[in-house]
Formats: sequence, structure tokens, C-alpha cells
Amino acid sequence: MTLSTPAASIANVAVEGTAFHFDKLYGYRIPVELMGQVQPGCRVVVPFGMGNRKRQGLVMSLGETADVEKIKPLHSLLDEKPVLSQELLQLAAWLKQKTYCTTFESAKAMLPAGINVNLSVSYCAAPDVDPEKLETLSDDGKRLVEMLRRSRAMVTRSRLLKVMGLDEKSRLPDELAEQGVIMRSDSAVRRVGDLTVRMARLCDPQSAEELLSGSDLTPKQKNVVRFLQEAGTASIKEIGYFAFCGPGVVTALERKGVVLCYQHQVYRNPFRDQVQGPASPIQLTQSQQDVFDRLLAQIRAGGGVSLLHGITGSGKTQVFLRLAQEVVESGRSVIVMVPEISLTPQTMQLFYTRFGSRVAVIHSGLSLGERLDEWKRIKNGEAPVIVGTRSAVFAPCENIGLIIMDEEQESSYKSEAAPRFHAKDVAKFRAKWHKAQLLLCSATPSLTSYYAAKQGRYSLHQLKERYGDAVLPKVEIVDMRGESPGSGSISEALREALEQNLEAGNQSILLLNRRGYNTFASCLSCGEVISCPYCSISMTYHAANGRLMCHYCGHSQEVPSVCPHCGEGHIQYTGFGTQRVEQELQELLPSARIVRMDTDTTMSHLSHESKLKAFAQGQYDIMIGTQMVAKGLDFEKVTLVGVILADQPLYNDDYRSYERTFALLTQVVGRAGRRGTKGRAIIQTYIPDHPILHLAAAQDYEAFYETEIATRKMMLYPPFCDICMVGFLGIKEQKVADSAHYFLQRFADAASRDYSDLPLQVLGPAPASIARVNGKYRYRLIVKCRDGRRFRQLMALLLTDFGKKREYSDVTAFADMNPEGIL
DNA sequence: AGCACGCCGACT
DNA sequence: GTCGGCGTGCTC
Repeated sequence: MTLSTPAASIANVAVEGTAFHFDKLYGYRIPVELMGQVQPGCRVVVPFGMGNRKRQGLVMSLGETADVEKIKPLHSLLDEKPVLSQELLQLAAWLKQKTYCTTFESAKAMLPAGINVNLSVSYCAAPDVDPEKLETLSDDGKRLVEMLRRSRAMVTRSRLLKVMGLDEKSRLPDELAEQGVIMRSDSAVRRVGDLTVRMARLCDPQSAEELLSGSDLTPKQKNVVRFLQEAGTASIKEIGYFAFCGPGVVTALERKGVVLCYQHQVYRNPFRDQVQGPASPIQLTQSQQDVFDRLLAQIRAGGGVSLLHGITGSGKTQVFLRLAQEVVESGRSVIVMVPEISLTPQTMQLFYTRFGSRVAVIHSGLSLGERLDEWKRIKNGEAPVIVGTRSAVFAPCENIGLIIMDEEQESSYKSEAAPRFHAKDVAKFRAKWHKAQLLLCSATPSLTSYYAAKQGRYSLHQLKERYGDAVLPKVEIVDMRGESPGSGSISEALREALEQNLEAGNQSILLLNRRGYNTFASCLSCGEVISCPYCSISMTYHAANGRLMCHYCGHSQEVPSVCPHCGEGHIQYTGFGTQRVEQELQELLPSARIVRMDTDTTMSHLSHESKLKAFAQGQYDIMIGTQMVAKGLDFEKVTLVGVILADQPLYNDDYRSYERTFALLTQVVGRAGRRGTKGRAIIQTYIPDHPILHLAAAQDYEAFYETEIATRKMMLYPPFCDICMVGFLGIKEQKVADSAHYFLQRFADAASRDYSDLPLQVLGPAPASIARVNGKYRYRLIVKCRDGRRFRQLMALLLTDFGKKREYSDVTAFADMNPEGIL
């Protein structure tokens, strides 16, 4: 007989709500009753910290341990089947390393929000409490116990505190629970339930006649039996409808053992208004066919990363569809990512026509329930084609053959909240795991991707001809300095072109860059611009609700009648809003039917979609709007595109502003004249000599790339380095600034000692360009570096140290690798 | 972050 | 002498 303690089975758990500096896997003993059921990828509830508060966790792995002493048991198991596969668990661990978040945060990004549980705490009165003990309680305590006794049921913590008028952080209920006068219970409540339907059938169809002739059943019950005899099986709802009875009758029959009821899970259907049309065979042009052949060969040879550079209108989508078809036929899944929600319905439609219900869609516009259902369909292998935005990259597929990322340069593929990942990196991880193909596509690839392709790290494919007989539009640059002052935002040349186009019965698109076109409210007397009380940014006037809104925190307020600064004068709106341009345009062309597309009005995505549809059907002549008009679907009758002012984006103090401007102009210009007719594009600007405008006008990506890559190399910007932004966030500005300096100090120390081998360059700390958001001050540090293992080790160390620093406990620090927009 | 433990001052 | 401040350390 040995004296050593037997090793216990433990689960290594990623716990929710840990901070980065104490995030690790915590070991929990698996209680006997859960033995064999707890698997990696299952969610659990665990006691955490000295208070043993219940927290959600995710089992990352199983193991054994000898020191049974300090280990706690799991509280409960939330999933019978793992919700994350081994692959996604590994991905979660990798994301933590790569993006400096907690393991649970990584995992959370992979799960549909609806699967999440709310760990709620509730209380009820304890039975048989010694009345003497009650006497010792505080007044609030007595009141609380009395209240719980009266309600005689479980009361949630939040409701209890509200009714009692206590603070959210009050410890009173827990203290009372410790004293045993009330009882506490932690339970996990699913936020969204499965949508199930109660179905019924006869237990024994043979005996139906017997039952009908007998007198055991009431007339209504006999009706139900008669109906089920014919129908076989039906939902309770259907029975109610056809047998003319309420659900109670069926329940009674169930009790008598006549019918059998069961739950049937149905999926909510986000395709409600999609039509599965006739799928005509895809005809590829010669160059499309060449690209297709090469990509297919690559997929069959075990995958890799490739970049498809196809000019606008070259029919990339046709190639996607054919590839997807091949991959699905070989029994593997396809993930198709698009940058914006407003593009999902159109892409979905294309795929839906071909693959029907085997397509699943994932984006933030779906309800929680819909997302949950789509997630399940994918997990059950019912939907091998997934179309969606950034989060679709985490689709729970088992066997991926192809991942397509359309418009790969788009900033929406980068997450700006923890986990701060880029979907491209995640896609690379998954493609490698599955030996799948990652296909990046764009008419204007990011410099980084094109560089990688030129270096031979990605295979490069080009589509240089427009599809069909479409030709590239003729582009004119209009010098706005030549326009008579006060004539508004539309030049004579543009007005004329719009008029001609209108008379010819063709459609036009006008692009406004959002920046610089906000409508500010300012005071005529003192000139003060009204700004958000929580953020250092001007408020924008919204005609839709007649209020001022802050684009950063969403705060909205009435337009003040007197200036809050000088106390008098009149408030006036300045700037050119989309509304303003629309109005101006309407005056110039009274007969034109104009539709406006705004990204920032509080319109639902549904109305975006219907507006796009109406425009496509020719119900409008001119569409005017921000960025998103550049990315809509193909409008056949659009032959003129106007860019109201192409200056603003060039002045952004971001190293990528040229890249973005070039991409935007190329895209919007490409909208003109897609079939047959030669299109025309007019770019208005105050800086007509700027080379970027001419490169965009010429649609010459190659030349743009060459000039831009030279600058990047000289100035040391990506792809020649990585940029790591360290952000500091807190209420007290001085504290935030101090903490940033402290961090820099520690950083410099490490860089000159243990990490002197790393090539590093640090800028800052400086207040972020929007120094205050939501009442919190922000400072940032920019680090030029190489995102490698050593650097990540250093950054993780520094963040961990910072987290432990008590002095700066009210400042949060985070790192964001290659952020889009440097705040 | 959130909670318990522990070592000093103000107070019944 | 005790209640309660918040500085310090830990979270299986």
C-alpha cells in the first residue's frame, strides 16, 4: 500500500474576467459525477478567487495533478458536447499570444453571442431562521429578509438591490447569506433559447379505432386522435388549427398515454427573403478560366496563400463561385468573407442561388437567435458554404478547403476591440491547419499583400480585362479653385455631366467623403463649436432626429438655444452634410430623383438594402453617399461617378492615407460603365496636381504600388516593419500620462538589456488624436518593431508588469498590433 | 478586477 | 481596547 495521494483528474480552464496579467489556465478537479463528461472545448462554471464567486470558464485541456490540496472542484458543466473543436482551442491559445488578450476573450470571439450564459445570482429566504438572529441584523438587513420572505421565490441580485434601493456593489445580500438568514444560488441562464416546436404523434396508431369508439376520451380529444390518425405527426399548433382545440387537450392526451409529445428543434431562417433562382452554369472567360485552373490545382496540391488582383469589373465573383462549387463537391467547406454587412445580402444571394440552404450567413446584423442557429447548422455540417463579415472566419467548420477574403485591404477585417486580431491572420492559421487555400482578392490590394506576392510568399494571379465588353471609364479631374466662390460644392463640369446623364436616362453616383462633411453646430457670436461633453470631438447635427450626436460615444443631445460658452448668440450649422449636398443638388436638378445613403444615420441595415435595391431597379437617378456607395453591387445603368471632394483623406496623418485614397477612388471610378457603355468619372479637388489623384484617374495600380512601396521602405513603415500601438486609458489625465511614461521607461530598460537584440523604435507617448472618449483620456505609444516571438514575449512581460503596478491600477494598458487608424 | 488579510489611526 | 482605514498579495 502506498501513502502518496492518488493523482486526480483535472480540467485546465480558461476563466472569464481575468486580466491579462493573471490570465493562465487554472486547474480544477473534476467531480466524480462529471467524470467522462468534461471534455476540452466544453464550457464550465468554476469558483474563482477567495470569495469563490462563480465564473464562466472554458476547458482547454484535461490532465492529472498530484497536489490535490489547493485545488477546487468544478462547479458545473454547461455543455454536453464541446462547443469548440481542438483546432479552435489551439487558435484561441495562439490568439492570446498574438493579440495580448485573455484566452477566454479569444474563445468568446469564436462563439455566437447567443450561446453565452449570464451567470446570475439570486437569493431566497432561508427556512427556519432563529428569530433572535434576525434581531441582530441592521435595518436594511431586516428589510431585505422580510422582502424575500414575502416574495417566497428566488429573486435575482439585480432586482433585489433595485427594490431595496441599494447600490449595485452592495455586499449586504452576500453577508446575510453567510449568516444563513437567506440563501444564495448561482445559476447559468442561456440568453437565447433554442427555438423548438412541440410535436405530437399517437403512441399506438393501431389502437386508434378502439379509442375512438370507446368512452375514455372527450369529443375534443377524439378529434385530435382522428386528426393524428390521418396526419401521423403534427406540431401542437397545427393540431390546434385542424382539430379545433387548445394545447391543453393534447397535454391531457399525453397524460392518458394516448399521444407522445417531443421537442423538435427548428432553425430560425435568415434567408426568408432570398430566392433560390435557376443556377445557370458559370461561363468563364479565358483569363478567368486560367486563374481558376491554377487556383484549383493549388487547392488540390494542399493549399497555400494566393492574391487575386482583379481590376473592378473583371468578374472575380464568377471565379469564386466556380472554385466554391469544386471545393464543396469534394466534401470540404468554403468560407467567404466580405468587408461590410451591406455586402452580405448580395454575395449571399449569389451563393444561395447556387448552393441553396447549404449556405450559412454570419454577420452582426442577424439577431442573436439567428446567429446561434446558423452557427449550429455549420457545426452540424449542414452548411458547407459560409458567407459573412469578419467573425465568419471563426465558423465552426471541420473540413475547410477554401477561405476567400474579398476586398482584402479593407480595414473592417481588423478587430479594434479585444481580441484585436486581423481576420487575415486567423484565416492563415486555419488554412494552414486544414491544408486549405486562402484566397485574398482585391482590385487595389494592400501594399503588404502585394509586396508578399511579389516576394513570392503568396502566389499572384491577375485579372486585367473587364468582363464582357465593359471598358474603363474616362476620368476627369476638376480643379475646384477655378469655381466661382460661393457656388456650392458642385462644379459646373459636374453639374453639366449630371444633367446630360439624367437626360440620357442613365444613373449617377456621387461620393462624399465623410470626413470634412460633418455638420457642426457653432455659435455665431463667439465662434465656439459645440462639442461632446465626454469626448474631445465636435458634435454632429443629424437632421433625422434634429439632435446633436457624438460619433465616438453615441451621446446625443438637443441643439441648445443659447450658446453654452458665451450664453448668447445664435447656434448655426456649418459644413456640408450629405443632406446639404443633396439639397443643393435637388435645386440644381429639380427633376432628378435622388437617394441618399449615410453610414452614420441611425438607419437600419434593412433600409440600406432596400435603398440599394430600389436604386438598382432604376427608381432613382442619382445616389449620393459616403464610402459605402463605392462598394455596393454592380449597377448596370450607372455611367457617371462624381467625387465631391478628394482632398480630405490625403491629409490624414496616417501612413496609409494614400493607400486608402487610391483604393477608394479606384473603386468608385470603377462603378461607372460596367456593361457596354463607356463610363465617365469626375473627381473634384483643390489639389489637382497631387500624383495620387492622377494615378487613381489612370487606374494604374502598378505605378501606384511602385511609388508607395518606395516611400514605405524609406520611411520604414509596413510591410518593412510592424507597428505596435500601446494604448493607455483612464479617467485622470495626469495619471494616464504618467503611466504611459512609466511604461516607456520600463520598455527602454528592457530594450537596452535583455532585449537589446530587437530592432525597435519608439514614438511618444502622446495624447491620442482624439484625446478623450467617453470621459476617458487616452495616451498612446507607437512602437516600430518586428512582430516575432521575442517581441511578443517582451510586450507580454511589460503588460503583465504594468498590470501588477498598483499605482496605475486605474489606468488600463493594451497593445494593438498593426491597428487600423492610429486612434 | 475583486476580495481577504494585515498592520496603523480615531473612537466608544 | 475595538472598529475600520486602505496598502499588499493572490486568484487552481
